[in-house]
Order: sequence, then C-alpha cells, then structure tokens
Amino acid sequence: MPPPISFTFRPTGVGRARIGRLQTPHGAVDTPQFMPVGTQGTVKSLTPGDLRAAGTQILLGNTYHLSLRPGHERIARLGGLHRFMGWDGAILTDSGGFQVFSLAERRQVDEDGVTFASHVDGSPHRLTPESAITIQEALGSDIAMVLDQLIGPDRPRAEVEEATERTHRWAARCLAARSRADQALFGIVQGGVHRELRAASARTIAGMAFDGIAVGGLSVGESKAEMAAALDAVAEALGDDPRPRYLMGVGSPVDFFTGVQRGIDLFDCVLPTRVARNGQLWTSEGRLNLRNARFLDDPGPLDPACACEACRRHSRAYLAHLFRAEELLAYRLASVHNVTYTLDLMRRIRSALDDGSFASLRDVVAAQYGSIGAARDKPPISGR
RNA sequence: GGGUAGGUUGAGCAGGUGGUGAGCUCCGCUGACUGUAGAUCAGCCGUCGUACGACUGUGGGGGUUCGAUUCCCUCCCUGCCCA
Repeated sequence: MPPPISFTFRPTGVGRARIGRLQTPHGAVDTPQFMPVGTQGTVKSLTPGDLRAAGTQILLGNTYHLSLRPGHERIARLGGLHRFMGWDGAILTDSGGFQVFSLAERRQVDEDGVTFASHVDGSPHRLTPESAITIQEALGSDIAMVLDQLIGPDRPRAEVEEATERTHRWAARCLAARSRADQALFGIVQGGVHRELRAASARTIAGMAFDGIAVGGLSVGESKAEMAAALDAVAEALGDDPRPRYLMGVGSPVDFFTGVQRGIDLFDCVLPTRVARNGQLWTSEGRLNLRNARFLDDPGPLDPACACEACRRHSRAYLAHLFRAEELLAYRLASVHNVTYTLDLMRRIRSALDDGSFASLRDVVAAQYGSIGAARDKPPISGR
C-alpha cells in the first residue's frame, strides 16, 4: 500500500531552509507553506471559495472541538470532514493537545489521557491517544496529529520533562492505534525552552515511524530568542531527516523567517484570521488597525500591493466603517485579505529562497512586523 | 393657562431627603492578540498634569447657611394629564 503522503524537497543554501512539495490525498502542498486554522470546520467568516481564492492548499480542523460539536461520528456519517465543510483541499487535524494547554482549568491530565469539562455544556469528555486517533480517522483528515501534552514556559523544568516524556509515550500509543492507510500521522516534539530536552525529544520522535515531525509547545509565552534556540536544537537533532517538518501554532510574519531558516516546512496560526476580526490588517505597509480614526477618510485600497477581492474592490474607509458598525462583512473582508497576505508572503519566501533575496525580504518584514509578540522579549519588571 | 414628573460629565442612566457627587453602560480614543471557549480582551474616556494630584461640575440666575445636588425665590427647557 502506498504511503498516505509523499514529500520531496531540496535544500536552498539559506540556513537549513528547504523548498518542497507535499503530496496528499487531497492535492499538493508547496512548502514552506502556511495553513489557515479552521477549528470548528470553518475558517471563521471565510467560505471554501474565499480560501481557494486566497491560495489555500491545506487547512486545519480540531479534534477536541469537532468531537464535542457536532460530533465526529456525525461528521463520518455525513461523508467526512472534507465533504461536511465543502473543502476539497487537504486538511490537517490537530489532536486536542493544544486544548490541554488553552483549557488548562477545565481538564485533568493523567497517564492514560485527558478529561475535559466541555466548554460547551460542562459535560465530561475523555481524550486519550487512542481516542484522538479514532476521532481523527472518523473525520478523515489527510494528516492527523498525535495527542501531546503542551506546557507553558513558566513551568518548572521537572514538569516540562514529565510532560515531554508523557508526550513520547502517547506518541507511541497513537502510532499503534492508527488504522487508516490513507491518513498520515505526525509526531510532536516537546521540551519547552530547554535545548537539551528539545534535542532529546526530537531524536525520540524521529525514531518513530511518523510521516512527519511537528514542533509543538512554542509561541506560548516564551521569547523570540528562546523559540529560535529551541528550533535550532530540534533542527540539529533531526539532521537530514527527510520528513516534512511542521511548526505548530506559529506565527507572525517574522516568525515564518525564523522557522524557515531552521528547516520548517509547514506553519499554522490563528493570528492572521484572529487579528483580522479584531480590525488589524497585515499589508505591504505594515500593520494597520482599521479602528483607528485616521482610516475613516482614507479612500485607498486596504493594501495597494495586494490583488485579493477585498483590496480590489474596497477602501480602508469602507472597512473602517464596517468595523465600527460591527457589520459582518468587515470580518470576512479583513480575513480574506490577511489570509491572502500570509499565503502571498509564503510564496514570496519560497521564491526568495530561490533567487537569493531571502535576507533582504526578511529585513523588510522584520522592520514592519517585528513588534508582534515583542512584549515577551522585554525583561521582567523588577523591584516592585 | 392649570396640574404633575423631570433637567447629573457626548448619549442613556445610577446616586444623592444641609456635611467631600467623577459610579455604570454605550459612544469615542489607543493598544494587545501565535496548534481559536477570542467578530475578543485591556487601558483611557470633565479640565490641567507623565504621575502623586489640583481644579471644575447636579438646567440658568439669585438667596439662606460655616457649608446647598438637597431648603427658598425666580427664569428657561422637556414629557405626561386637564382645560
């Protein structure tokens, strides 16, 4: 039986960056690539047509959310997640591991798995490595993720070690539980901000028969330098491992460069769509907050360098109005643009890797977007 | 014309029956957001000041009083009822 996915790539000479192509049961994915996040079977406010027009090749769904509502068995009965949401491109499903972190006050972790008090109705829901696989197989995603235990950078090292080792044990159980030949399974490297733990975790995960290797547990409050150091440690440990590498939950425009240079092929992040709904546009002129009063009389396009539908047809003044009026179109147009911007940026990164302009592109983007997440880099306030 | 209820910081309110009214919700302004419990959250939102703070402010004017949003006089405005 053929493997569920195939990945070909070539090095670029820019750090550890590579250019590649991931073949999935639902189409090819050019890498490095960004995956918009569609947690509940929808990238909030966008239609599949919007996503296609923006250049989306692969997007995310979520095990925890979809199993709670509408239920993975129901989605399976309705023909699987692709048909259910009307998306014929590739889908990667997250395992619910992130909710172990984001819903920390609603869950209990033990060696066998996690018990959540549903954020919908409070009812208990059990997620184990095995059930995470069962759910994702029912959803029918092209790529499934192992259940992992994500932990914040403020936790003591002993706790990070414990969570990382548990993640390894859960990874093996996920691998043993899989039964679909047409679905890839990625393992997840943890290890917090500790280089040795990251390296050891990368070696452990790489030693298992996964179709790809993800790096999790970053962009959860650590500094930019800590994230880069963790990625360096992982890249070094993985060496020339030929499998696709996925940096989970990242990121900002600047973070893409940090990851690509360190050999990352895939990224996902809620940032472009979330900030879009909150009025922030990513443009060739940097970040714009359309709620600022100065845009009320700005007749220009959202981004003069963008060809998306929102930029072709609408002015900043119009969107500024829509946001103030809380008109639903605001969220869609801003999301259309930010997803387009992000996917265009990945395309520019791919061609910059080819023509030697990677460093200059990085500098331009860093000047415009370096402030995102910068608060994490400030030293803690002392003496109070 | 008579009666009655009102007039509080952009809007809508709360409060206050002689002893320090800057409290709420909108609106507005700014910022944040990283595998989505997020079309959310935070700060500011009378004037001056970075800030501690100072000053002003309960429709207008006047009066009584040590002190008035409160009591008295007068005028203006609004809702409702009656003529």
